[in-house]
Amino acid sequence: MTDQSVSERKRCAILDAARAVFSHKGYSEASVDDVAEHAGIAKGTLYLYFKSKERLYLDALASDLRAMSAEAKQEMERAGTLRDKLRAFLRVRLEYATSRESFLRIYLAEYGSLFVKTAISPDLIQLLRENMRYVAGVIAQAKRRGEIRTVAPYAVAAAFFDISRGLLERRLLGWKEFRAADEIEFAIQLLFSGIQNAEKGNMHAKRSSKREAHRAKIA
Amino acid sequence: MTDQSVSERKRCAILDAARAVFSHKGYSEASVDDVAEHAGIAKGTLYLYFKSKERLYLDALASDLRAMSAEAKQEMERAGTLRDKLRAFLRVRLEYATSRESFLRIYLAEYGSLFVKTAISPDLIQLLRENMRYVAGVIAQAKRRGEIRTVAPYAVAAAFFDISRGLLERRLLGWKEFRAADEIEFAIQLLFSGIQNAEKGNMHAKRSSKREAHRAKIA
DNA sequence: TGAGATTATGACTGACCAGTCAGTCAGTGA
DNA sequence: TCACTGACTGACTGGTCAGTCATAATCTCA
Repeated sequence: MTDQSVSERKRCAILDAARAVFSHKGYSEASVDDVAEHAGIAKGTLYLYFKSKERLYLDALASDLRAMSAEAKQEMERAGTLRDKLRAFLRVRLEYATSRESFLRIYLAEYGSLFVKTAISPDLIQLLRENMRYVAGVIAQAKRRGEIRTVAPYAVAAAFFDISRGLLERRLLGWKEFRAADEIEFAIQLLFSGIQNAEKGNMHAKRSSKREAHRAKIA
Repeated sequence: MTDQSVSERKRCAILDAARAVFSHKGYSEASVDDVAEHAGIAKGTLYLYFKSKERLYLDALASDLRAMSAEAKQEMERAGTLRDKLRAFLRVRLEYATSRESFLRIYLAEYGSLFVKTAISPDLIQLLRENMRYVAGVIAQAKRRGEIRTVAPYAVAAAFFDISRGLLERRLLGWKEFRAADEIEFAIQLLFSGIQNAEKGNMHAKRSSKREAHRAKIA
């Protein structure tokens, strides 16, 4: 094995340690000493591989995030229908919740901190936007094929991302017994069919709905 | 005005300053000196009103969160149909995104940090669970009335929360021009009717969907 | 084997910050 | 005018931690 791969391997080991520590304490509460100790090296050594704590953090996050996005995209391209594509997306992400739990915890926390930080990794936002655009594109295609009714692809993609993230969160919080396959099927079913009772119309509700919709408009 | 209300007013002023500062820097990056300076008082004075930085933070978060939850619940009770109740829920929350933006930023960040912290405010989790339970109850009622098709109320409530949070996030990030009323209507429409093209069935996709569903089951 | 190169170490420094407390001062009542 | 009160102040302390660097250990190859 070449020097390159030895040092690359060590780098990855440090990144793994970083993910483990950051996912337990969060960025601010975790110290570089913690990470070094967890990796079984001295702090000075860590600084041979990463120029700062922030860089270490961002690399730990970005490498897995890129891998997950790429895998989800690949699996979606392999699938035929929109249903299957979206199912594949959810499946890949939920698999990561098992195989790379630490990474996902950091990812979810970082997502939240988007709202209270001015300087967040531009890469991260960029990647999120790209993912969103890709899914929106997939939805737009399905719409053109007549597979789904006419809806705004970008808005649907956004809602789908929201639900997807919710699944990950509930999986990680363990709020209840979590059967991944069932959750995926339910989410897909909900997204495609909604909750409305198709047999019994809700005509009697038309009036008050209009009123509430108007209130929403004023807001 | 009584002494009580003077000191209560000052307390509120400090909480406002705390929300402003925490929403810009996050909990860890913000210092108590920042908050005191923003409130126009000395640090020592702040400690007359709050026993610690953490207490200040949690109070700043909890008071608004309780108010928002209560208002949403009240508006939902006022509404008649499930559609109107859910609309009201989204409307109240989006109004908060305008009137109490700082609070919402902190709330979203805190939500994210659930995944990397062991010790989070038990109050917060409790409140989130209660909200979820309430909405799930509302959905269960609608199901009993035959207003919606048979579906798992808790899972629907979870998905609805996810979408609701997504709306808030997109509103705060300003990723695009955001017309609250339109976004609300779209979300409701999506939740009730889904995206499936009711006219053209998707029978041709049945086979491969089964296969992907199976793959998801294995995961 | 040994000299030079590479990798690793951990004590140290300077900056930061939560929380304290001795002292200040505005207001009040006599 | 003066004594008293308690809200308020901000310098200070003890502790933490990111990042550095002089030194040591290990490796490589002639």
